[in-house]
Amino acid sequence: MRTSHFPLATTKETPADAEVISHKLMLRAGMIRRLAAGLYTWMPLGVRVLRKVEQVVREEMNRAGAVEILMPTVQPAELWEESGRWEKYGPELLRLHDRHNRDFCYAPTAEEVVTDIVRREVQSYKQLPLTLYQIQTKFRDEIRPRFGVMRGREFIMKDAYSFHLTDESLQQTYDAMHAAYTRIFERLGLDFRPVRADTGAIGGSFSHEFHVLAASGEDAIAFSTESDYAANVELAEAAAPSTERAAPEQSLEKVSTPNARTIADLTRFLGIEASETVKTLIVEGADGNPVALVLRGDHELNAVKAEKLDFVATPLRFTSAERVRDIAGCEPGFIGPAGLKIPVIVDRSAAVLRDFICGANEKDAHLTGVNWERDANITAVEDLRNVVEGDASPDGKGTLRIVRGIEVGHIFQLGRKYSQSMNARVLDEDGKEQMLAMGCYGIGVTRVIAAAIEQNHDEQGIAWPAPLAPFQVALLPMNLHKSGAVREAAEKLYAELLATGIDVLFDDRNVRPGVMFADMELIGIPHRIVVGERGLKNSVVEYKSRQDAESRELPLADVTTRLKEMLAQ
RNA sequence: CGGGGCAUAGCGCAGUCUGGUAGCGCAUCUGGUUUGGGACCAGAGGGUCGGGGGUUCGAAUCCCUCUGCCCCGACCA
Repeated sequence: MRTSHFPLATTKETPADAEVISHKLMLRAGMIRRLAAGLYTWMPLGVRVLRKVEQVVREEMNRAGAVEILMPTVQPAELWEESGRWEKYGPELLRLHDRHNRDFCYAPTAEEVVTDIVRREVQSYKQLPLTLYQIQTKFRDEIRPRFGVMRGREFIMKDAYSFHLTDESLQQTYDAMHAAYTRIFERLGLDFRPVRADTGAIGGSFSHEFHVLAASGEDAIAFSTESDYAANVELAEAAAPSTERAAPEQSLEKVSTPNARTIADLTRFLGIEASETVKTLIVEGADGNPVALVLRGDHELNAVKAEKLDFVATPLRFTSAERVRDIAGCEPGFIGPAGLKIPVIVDRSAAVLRDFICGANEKDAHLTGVNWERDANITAVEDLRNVVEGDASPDGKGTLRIVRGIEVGHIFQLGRKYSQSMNARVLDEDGKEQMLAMGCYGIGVTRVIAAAIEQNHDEQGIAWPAPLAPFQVALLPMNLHKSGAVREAAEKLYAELLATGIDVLFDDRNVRPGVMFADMELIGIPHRIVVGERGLKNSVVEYKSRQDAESRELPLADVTTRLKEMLAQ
């Protein structure tokens, strides 16, 4: 490719609305342009990277035995009503209607359509197991799209769906997909980690997420220092405290704490640690009556865990301030478990405290020397909190560390959730009808690209891992438009590289060398060849890797073979 | 959904408080000089100042309204 035929669209300045480095660099490199919130046009350079990712994904899916299909992005409401998700999915599902006023949606995922296909096409266990996948545009009307294509509303996803007669078969394919995902992210040169995860809106029983590690990640993941335990903080179990609750030493006392509404206020006012206090959160209960959730002052509520409790309404909702006043008899900020007439669910870590401090259910007052059973009832003890750095690992080996991650892949065992609601059955060996077991497996293709940039950039711009680079080699002639010798050598080399099947970008623009260097570094091409009169006198060109600071000389005659060797590595 | 902010040339911004008919940098175009790290000189084009309404002799600027976008929050007890 010649730059004269390939609009580079690089910029020196960064648009003001870009927050994270990948978004800034994708805009500056001219990979994407924003059309509206969460909607991006992929420019020529960006499309090349997309195709590279798709290629790796496709190869590994095929290798794992999955078969490619392509399903529509617009799907009829009837199928979604059948699965029950037309009601359940909520405002993230973009709903449309056609000229006959029939309801449709723009696909956020394709379980319904693929299940419909399989229930029509597959009648016998002999046709199983079967894994179908596609690489297709999806739309999710996110509450808050941000960070460019990291959380866009429209994005490209590889979604695969497997169908099985038995759970054992499902487990086998699940393991094969886990391995395939590992290969994919390894091939793409990413620093990643598979973690246990919550199943969320897709549903099902068992799942792993694949996270690219990056400080800008929106998810927190916890992993053990000693074992291979790793889980999304949403799911990670806070291990039960190793100590029992000790007998009370102090007596209950009320202290005046004017305007100390938050834990931070309280610790400052009384000169104590947050871990000596508890906070009491009043939420809507499953039966419509409020429920109190009690956590240690230094811990955070985990909404996903709370929603799983039978007591608590889903989704989690905090009780209104007026209702809190009715229940506790005071302003929010001074609530405590002592004397509450509603169910009190206590986090494990809060349940082993003695002589702790909490709100007095009275404005501007807290209680000290509070003890469970003696001063406050416990309805149930549960795991309610987010794990924190240094917690014991739930598998008993080592302690937890917490890092940020970008979720680029997610695999689920769906079990029979969709086959049941959509009545997808096959005949087994005995001629009996069996519900299909299902798995589903997604990779955010567009998000992978942003995540790769988060991990691979420097002052100059993007430094692509080789398999993702839009071009493998940049060919930069010095003074192309003045020097006949340079033109002749560069053109010859360009033709040679092309003939060898090397993806080369030949910068034939009439611009100063500095512009070429800056552009090629910004867009992150891994290998650079500079052809100049200076070197040609000695029949050499200059070679520089995007990773290295220094360049070196290569004999002109060897360039193609040397590059071929380097690319093969 | 709640809170805050922004909207002026393709992009980044100033001008708004204190009303007088729009400017800077980058980019673009022309000519010339340059050519191994984002060149220089001279010139040029490009704006219904987000839309609508109002106040005023006069509105980018003041008032009302609508729209779009960005950020923060949705753990506060």
